[in-house]
Amino acid sequence: MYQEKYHQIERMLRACTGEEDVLLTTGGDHADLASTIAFRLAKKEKRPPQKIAADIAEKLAGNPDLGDIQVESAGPYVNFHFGPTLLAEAVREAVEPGYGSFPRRSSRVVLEHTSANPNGPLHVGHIRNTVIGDSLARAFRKAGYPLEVQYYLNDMGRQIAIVSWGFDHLEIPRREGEKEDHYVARVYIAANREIEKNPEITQEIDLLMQKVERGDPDTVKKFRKAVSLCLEGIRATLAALNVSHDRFVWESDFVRIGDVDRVIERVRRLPQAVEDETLWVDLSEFGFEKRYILRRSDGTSVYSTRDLAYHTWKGRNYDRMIDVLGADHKLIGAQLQVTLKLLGEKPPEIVFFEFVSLPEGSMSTRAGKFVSADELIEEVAGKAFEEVTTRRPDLPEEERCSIARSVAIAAIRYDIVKVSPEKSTVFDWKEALDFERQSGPYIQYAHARACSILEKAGEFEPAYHYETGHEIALARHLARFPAVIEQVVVELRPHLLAAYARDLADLFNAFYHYDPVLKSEGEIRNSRLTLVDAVRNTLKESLETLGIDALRSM
RNA sequence: GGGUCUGUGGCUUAGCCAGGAUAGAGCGCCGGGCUUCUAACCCGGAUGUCGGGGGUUCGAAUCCCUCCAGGCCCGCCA
Repeated sequence: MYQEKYHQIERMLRACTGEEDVLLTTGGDHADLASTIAFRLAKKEKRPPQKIAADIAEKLAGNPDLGDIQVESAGPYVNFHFGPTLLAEAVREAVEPGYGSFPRRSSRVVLEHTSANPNGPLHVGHIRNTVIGDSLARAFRKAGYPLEVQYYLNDMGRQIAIVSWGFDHLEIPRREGEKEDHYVARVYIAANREIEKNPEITQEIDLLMQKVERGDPDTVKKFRKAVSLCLEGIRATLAALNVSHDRFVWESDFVRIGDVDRVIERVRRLPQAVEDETLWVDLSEFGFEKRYILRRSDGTSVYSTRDLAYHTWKGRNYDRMIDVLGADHKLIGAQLQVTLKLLGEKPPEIVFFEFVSLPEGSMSTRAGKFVSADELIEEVAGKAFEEVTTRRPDLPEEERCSIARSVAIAAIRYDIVKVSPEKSTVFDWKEALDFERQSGPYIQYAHARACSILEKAGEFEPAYHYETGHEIALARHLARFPAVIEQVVVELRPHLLAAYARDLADLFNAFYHYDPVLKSEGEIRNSRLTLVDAVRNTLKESLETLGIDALRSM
């Protein structure tokens, strides 16, 4: 309804003003939609914008196509208000299961996220990638796109060689109950310490990398074993965060099937290619001073080479490629995009996010300086369990535990997704453990509250009559939900949905405190119950799109 | 040094790309509200040179220039 009306008003304003861009935006507190076109016309027509706005409003008001939309000028602004019929329509739409979902679209999208090196557990920096990526993935599915989510598994990098070397040369037994990825990290950290002590080990590592590149069966097997072990742990963490990937793409496969050789051959034929002892691409004409090296002097490929092969493959199999990458990949990502274009291949769209650091400095798997995602989940779930136990001692322990788990994931995911990706952040335990107002649990609570009212109400006859300020504000906000989903996938900014859901919970809480539902009667009661149901459904759809469980009770 | 992102009340943050209606929130602080649909809640109050300076514009947190501060990148690592 909202988007339809937006476009309708846009067309009417175009016809009325003759302008292409009619500056139509959400009107905030003032209106459902508002235009500032009068300012622009004031310059052209040399008339005060107030007069122009008044003229436009008057002209449009006479148009029967406007239907239930009231138009008025407020100073230089042209404001549009949805009338009762449209608000009723918005609520009617919002109670439908799957509200905000779009019809199936044809373009196939591949989204890559997380793709952390399998040399240790995911830490609080990695999961910023995970949460942004998974929220985007869910928004894309909701927006109707056929989507495949991939994890690109760096299974032949230096880090993995170090892990493999560690397993072969250091006697480090796995501890009782130790998670696979944490065990691998211990081996990796220990191996790095050995290398620091004996720098000549580096040559052994180089040899391992050459062997794996040639496809030496024994070395390949050892690498795979180490990677698979670590991946088991990583997947468990992802699952705990409500995240799943459709496909794990092994980097070494591109070497094995010859794609890396093929892409090297194509790069060599580029006018920008330079071959000395290495092969590199000169991208200085595009503003990159840095050499884009694709083959080492010992003949082995580098990460960038395999990445080029990977994206060539993706580009040919999907209509759109989206990568979620840390800001440290900005340079290499831009070089990848340019080189793919030179090769006549499709470049990926890249969503960058800035770094998460610890109060004491940046994180490092190698130095063992990180807060793992598992540790974070455990701590937050523990706090949530205490909280649930205080509030709901009536519930059996098993249920309290399951609620605590959901609440913990909500707190963690929401905390991450609510912040714009371009902001670098410092991990803060106090904030992570906060379940108050700008948090995931706060939104879950509003949902549970709506469920509780509906449960107590039992059967009712839907009605759509709204009069109070709280009712109207809620209905207006509900109407915007599909437009928010659309905006998230167009701008690739999932935090917009986080803000939307929080605003909806805010409005619902205010409504809850002022407008009694169960104690009202007749049509008012039915209308309010219908509104509560619409809020419940829209909160549920919002939360699920954010990968957060919509709890019915908490 | 070059590139890039960020700088908004004590702290965290929205708004910035597509300039317009009194710069929204949360935490913390002060005060009020549970015999009333779950108080993980609600209401009121104090707190802001939107990093500094210049410019463009009828109008700048938003665009441009410049300076300052911080993160990240500038490997034959990934």
